[in-house]
Amino acid sequence: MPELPEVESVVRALAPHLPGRTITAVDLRRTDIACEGRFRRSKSATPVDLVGRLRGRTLLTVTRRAKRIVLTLDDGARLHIHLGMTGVLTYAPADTPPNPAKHTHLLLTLSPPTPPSLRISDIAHLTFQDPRRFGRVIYLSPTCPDDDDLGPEPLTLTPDAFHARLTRTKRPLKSALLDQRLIAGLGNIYVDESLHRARLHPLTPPPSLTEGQTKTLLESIQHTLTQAIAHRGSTLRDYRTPDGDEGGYQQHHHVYARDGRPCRSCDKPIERITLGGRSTHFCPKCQPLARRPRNRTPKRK
DNA sequence: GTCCATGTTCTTTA
DNA sequence: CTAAAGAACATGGA
Repeated sequence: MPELPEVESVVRALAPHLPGRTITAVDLRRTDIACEGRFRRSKSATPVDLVGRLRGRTLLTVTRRAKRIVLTLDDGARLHIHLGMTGVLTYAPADTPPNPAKHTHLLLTLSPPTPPSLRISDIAHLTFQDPRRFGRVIYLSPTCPDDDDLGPEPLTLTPDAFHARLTRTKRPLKSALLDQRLIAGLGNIYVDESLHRARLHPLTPPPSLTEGQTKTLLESIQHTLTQAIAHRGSTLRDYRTPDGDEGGYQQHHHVYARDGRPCRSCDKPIERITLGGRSTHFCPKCQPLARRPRNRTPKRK
């Protein structure tokens, strides 16, 4: 479930708790969710020694890059947590039993930064669970540069830069917006919602967009993401905040998973098509596919 | 049994 | 070479 708003919500929930905490125990139950340097798991590479790398380290910051939760450690290493489709990161004090759920692949035990004041109630567990196992825990060593095949953050991207990046691809607009190298953090839900707000058809050829249209689109993306963050993301099925709560933004969707139901703007039924292998929802009336003005010679009169 | 799912990467094809 | 389309990954719910 995790697109940018869900990941941002996780980060905001964890930020008050994690900085300054020391990892006292590491329980890596499935090594295939851990990798080093990049997202991919190479089958031949030696597995990352997450236990050795993490135990004893203190967490400095919790931030977000695209759809990744970024934990920085006191030795300069970073841990990127990507939730995939069904990943959940849960924070729980020790008095609630550590997550007995299936599919818990990593369990970190955290103690307070100052051992002299160690109280049992200060101990907490951070667990990563992910039934489908599309998620990853990526370890970046202190000397490893940030892997960056990732495009710019939508919330800080400028209209000019967005226009330049977007209009040089000929793929359908929706496919372009899902490309994390072009713009990082959008997924299937928020692309559909942003396109509806911008009143643009998912199949629009990006080169046909004017500067005004790309500016409107960027504003729609930023508005949609900001509102979704305010509601702590969308819970369709699996997504939970680190406290176990559901997000609330699914109540505000205009098109996603609303095919057949009336458009909130014009009452026409929302349509669903398949585009780039992904289900795609839009309003045929609010988001007409602007026919590129055909370049035909004026008829002689 | 079938189809579908909030994501990314790899392979194939043009 | 690039770009686009499709498959693969793994699990569970309707």
